[in-house]
Amino acid sequence: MTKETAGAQPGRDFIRDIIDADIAAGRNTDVVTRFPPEPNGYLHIGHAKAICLNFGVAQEYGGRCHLRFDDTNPTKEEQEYIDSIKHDVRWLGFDWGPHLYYASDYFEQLYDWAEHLIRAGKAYVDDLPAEEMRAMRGSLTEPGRNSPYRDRSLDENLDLFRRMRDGEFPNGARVLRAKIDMAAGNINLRDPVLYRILHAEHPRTGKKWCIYPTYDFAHGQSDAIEGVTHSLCTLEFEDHRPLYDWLIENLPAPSRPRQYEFARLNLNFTVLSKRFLTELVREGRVSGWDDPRMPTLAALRRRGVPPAAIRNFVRSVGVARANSVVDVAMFEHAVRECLNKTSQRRMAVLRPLKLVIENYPIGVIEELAAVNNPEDPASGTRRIAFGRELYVEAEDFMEHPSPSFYRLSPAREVRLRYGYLVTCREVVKDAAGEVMELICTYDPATYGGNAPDGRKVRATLHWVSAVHAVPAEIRLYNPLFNAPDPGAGGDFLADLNPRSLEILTQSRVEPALAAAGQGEAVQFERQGYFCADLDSTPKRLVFNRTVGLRDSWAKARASGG
RNA sequence: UGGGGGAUCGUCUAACGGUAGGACAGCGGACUCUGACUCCGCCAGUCUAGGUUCGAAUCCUAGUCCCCCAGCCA
Repeated sequence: MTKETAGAQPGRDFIRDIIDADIAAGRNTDVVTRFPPEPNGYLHIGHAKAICLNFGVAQEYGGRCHLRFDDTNPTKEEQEYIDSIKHDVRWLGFDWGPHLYYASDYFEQLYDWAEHLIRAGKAYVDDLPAEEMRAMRGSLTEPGRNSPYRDRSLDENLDLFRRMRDGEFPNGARVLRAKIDMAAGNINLRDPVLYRILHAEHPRTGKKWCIYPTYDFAHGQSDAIEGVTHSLCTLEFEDHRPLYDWLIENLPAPSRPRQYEFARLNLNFTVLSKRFLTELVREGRVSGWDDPRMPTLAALRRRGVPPAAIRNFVRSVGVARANSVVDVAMFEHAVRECLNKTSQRRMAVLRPLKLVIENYPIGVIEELAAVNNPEDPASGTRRIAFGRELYVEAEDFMEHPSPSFYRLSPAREVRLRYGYLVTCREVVKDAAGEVMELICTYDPATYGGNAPDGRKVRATLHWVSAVHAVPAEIRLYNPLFNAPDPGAGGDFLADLNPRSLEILTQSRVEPALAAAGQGEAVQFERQGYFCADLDSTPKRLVFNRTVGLRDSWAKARASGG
């Protein structure tokens, strides 16, 4: 495990306080948690919070955390999602060991418990069509009314429920409902549906079932079966807790789990709702679930975000019960912090401008030593080729520099990193007045970048040798949305940032980068952190910008400095 | 005149009746062969009004504002 985010001490939050108290009071001897995704989409950074919390807590208390798929709705769930979720949880750095479960593992037991409730007079089969059931549920301010089917005999209920299972009825014809209280202030207690008829093939149980338990009937019971002690979920399930408890208390549950709710993670300039993410994918607004602009774990991985950065970020955000929106800057900070320590430095010129050193001998190539990672001396140095013709970053030159611009400009001397001090002598332009090339001279006495007379230059530029550099495509990502709360205006697609992806095709990179492994993070000096994309091949290099370096110059420039 | 939650610097989060602290962001400076990193400094907060108390973010009372719930979704 990498070093923790500064200032973010591992886990002190109300959840851990509760567990401490439970242990101190002897209510629990061990801690069992679970991460219970529904396999109907890809995991995203918000899930990372739940994953880190559940697995983290289990780890800290020497307990265990189960991965359990909440696969109770076959009309929405797919094997593809099951596979991706397992992959992503593992990638994030967590291990469920042998504890991989599915709510569908418990369908038979759940069915038996449903009959148990019927026999106890606490559940009944209702023939009301969905619309009528809704109408009779009442409203937020008015109580509901009892269904005319509420007082069927036990035998009739049992018979009907069995025939539901046997497939005698079409979808929606009947449901099994808990008999609780149609006048309850908490709408979840107004005879909630426990089972519905769904003639659909399930990714795991195939065609065995045509009735499926609802979330409420499956979740808490699955927890009890698995011996989960602390069932952690998000705030919107708070209202379900009385039902969760009611079911456990009215069933011969093998253990007594407790549900606790925490606030889900929200990020500004980001959407995390499954519906919105699915829509982005289905409508082709992004290239897929792993489009590097997406907040999914698959996308972050492709973009080059290390799992440790996500873990540190989640830790730094904390766990509380108040709704909140975290600034994405905090996430980017965690990414930079992690990458700064671990990534090798390379030179890459995103928008090349040719620089010719007129007094440098033609045909001569020098090998210069470049530090791989100043944060990690053990990473050593590499050799880079220097010659008469180079490329520098176009934005590192200004013909008429503003006062705060201290990079290259006519007659000004700067350092080429690890190379020499060069002075711009002439600006070559095309007919349209575009700067095409810079003619410079170098000071041979400044080999390696140091002047023997001790004179200083303000700027150090990155560069590549024109004959050695290899072409690459570079993809620059900007926020997918340009509104802090996408969709607040009614249509989240209207808030899409048209410049969320910028593709640079003329870039030239240091030859060593041709060997960069996919997903391996590198820092392009003075630019940011990058990694080879999935699309990258030895013949056609493609790099993603994971995140840019902090850039006080860009900031000053933007504010008119 | 339903039920359930929540309000602490711009943002996220600590405090468990005893100096309101940290992180991010912002601003300023030092350092620098990355306008990066690092370091230093500054800015900035207890929703309101009462009450209890030697002492209140914390306890009490009354308000205000925000979030969630009327799927046979999870």
